[in-house]
Amino acid sequence: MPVGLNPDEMSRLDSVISTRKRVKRGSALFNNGDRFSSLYAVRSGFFKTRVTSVDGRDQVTGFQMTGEILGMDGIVNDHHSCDAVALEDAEVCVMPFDRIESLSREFSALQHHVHKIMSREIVRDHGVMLLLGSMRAEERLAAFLLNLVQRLHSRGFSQSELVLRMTREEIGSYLGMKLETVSRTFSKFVEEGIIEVKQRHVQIKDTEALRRLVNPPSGA
Amino acid sequence: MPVGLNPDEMSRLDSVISTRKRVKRGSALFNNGDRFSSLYAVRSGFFKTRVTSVDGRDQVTGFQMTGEILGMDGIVNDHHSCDAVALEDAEVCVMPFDRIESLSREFSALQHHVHKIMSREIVRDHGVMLLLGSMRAEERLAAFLLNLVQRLHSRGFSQSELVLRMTREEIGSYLGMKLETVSRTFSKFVEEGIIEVKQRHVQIKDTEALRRLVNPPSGA
DNA sequence: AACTGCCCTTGACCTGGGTCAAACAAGAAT
DNA sequence: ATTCTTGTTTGACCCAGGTCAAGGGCAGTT
Repeated sequence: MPVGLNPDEMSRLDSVISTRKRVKRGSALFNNGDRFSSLYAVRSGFFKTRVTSVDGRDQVTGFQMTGEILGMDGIVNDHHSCDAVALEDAEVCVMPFDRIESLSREFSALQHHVHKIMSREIVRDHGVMLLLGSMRAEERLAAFLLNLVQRLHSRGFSQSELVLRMTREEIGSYLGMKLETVSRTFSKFVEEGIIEVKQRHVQIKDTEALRRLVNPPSGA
Repeated sequence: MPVGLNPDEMSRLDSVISTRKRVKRGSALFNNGDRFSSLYAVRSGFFKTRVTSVDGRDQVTGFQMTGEILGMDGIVNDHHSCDAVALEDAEVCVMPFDRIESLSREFSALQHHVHKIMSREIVRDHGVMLLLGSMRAEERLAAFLLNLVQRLHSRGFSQSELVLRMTREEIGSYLGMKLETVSRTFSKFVEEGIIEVKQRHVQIKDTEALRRLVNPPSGA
């Protein structure tokens, strides 16, 4: 949490977010319908969030890694409206929301930080809508890979290598395509020499090619 | 703004949101890249918001009517990341965001209200992702009509009649389909006696049929 | 080593919705 | 009235990606 707080403010913030929670691979941090009480900051591990329609279809709405915030969906109705499931053993900071609110009434830097985090989520969601509404399968997968590797890189990992923590089906759900199409599209990228895939290990050989796929150079 | 404020708090809030702005049909309240300074509450009229990819494709991310809030995308980077365009002559309340922040440091009810509004937008966006990622054309359009008519109804309009303020193309952009498909799907609904369409005037004859389309009763 | 379960890949086929094109309707401007 | 412009409908055709099905690879268990 890179906020501009002085040491005293910092320590008071620390006391709010002191409790931790471990979540085992495959289990949920919270589920749709659970009472909302806290936001969660991912300390380690990897999550997916997922919404489910009345008739049981579900849609992965995001993948969250270290430093990202979960739970903002719960504020509006005092209940969560999605599931947050750990894709590998994970640990989160529990941040009771009423304490966040009272503290951000005192520290405007924290207040603004909270607003930014929520705004960032809104902007991210709009980007996903653009992806789902107007891109084709190859473009979606290329955008997905670039996004993942960029977020990993900013956390000190490689720019060109990544290990997928999710299945083809989960990728497909996020990108609005079937797992077979995800698999085929991976294979196509491999044939074209853009990436190498060995199970969930992906090596990006030609980042520029991926970028061109996402943003066709001229018309097309 | 239905917040639990006392009269004094109410009048101070009023002073923050006293300035109004008129936006003519077809022109933008703000554009992608514009400096962010305020949120806007729609007082009258109808807006669409739209994001644009680097290569010029765009995606309608929402339609906003009276009482709804625009501009939250701008908080995170101090610049707007989408366009907000009036679909008919409109008027908005300008709410300078720094004043909202300082006032919500004083009034926790206002603070919580702001958080709810942003959370609601996040939840709405997740619903759109579900729609774009997992529904078919008929289901999308049915869900769209039900959503619109429900929002209009809660503002005192009919439950069964509505006037579309947007073109088929804009509906298509929002729903991730082409305008021809929107048109064909409308025609199909008409043939099936579910709605009547005359230009942009839509009369819903069988709400239940629309509901069944969105939530297939059993497996299908 | 054999078994089990899950995930992934690939092939063959099919279809929903995209594309292209033509005609039409309704305002708005002259 | 007539012409322009913008939006809408409908038809004919096609293809990206869905569906169904078969087989293969790993990891964990016994």
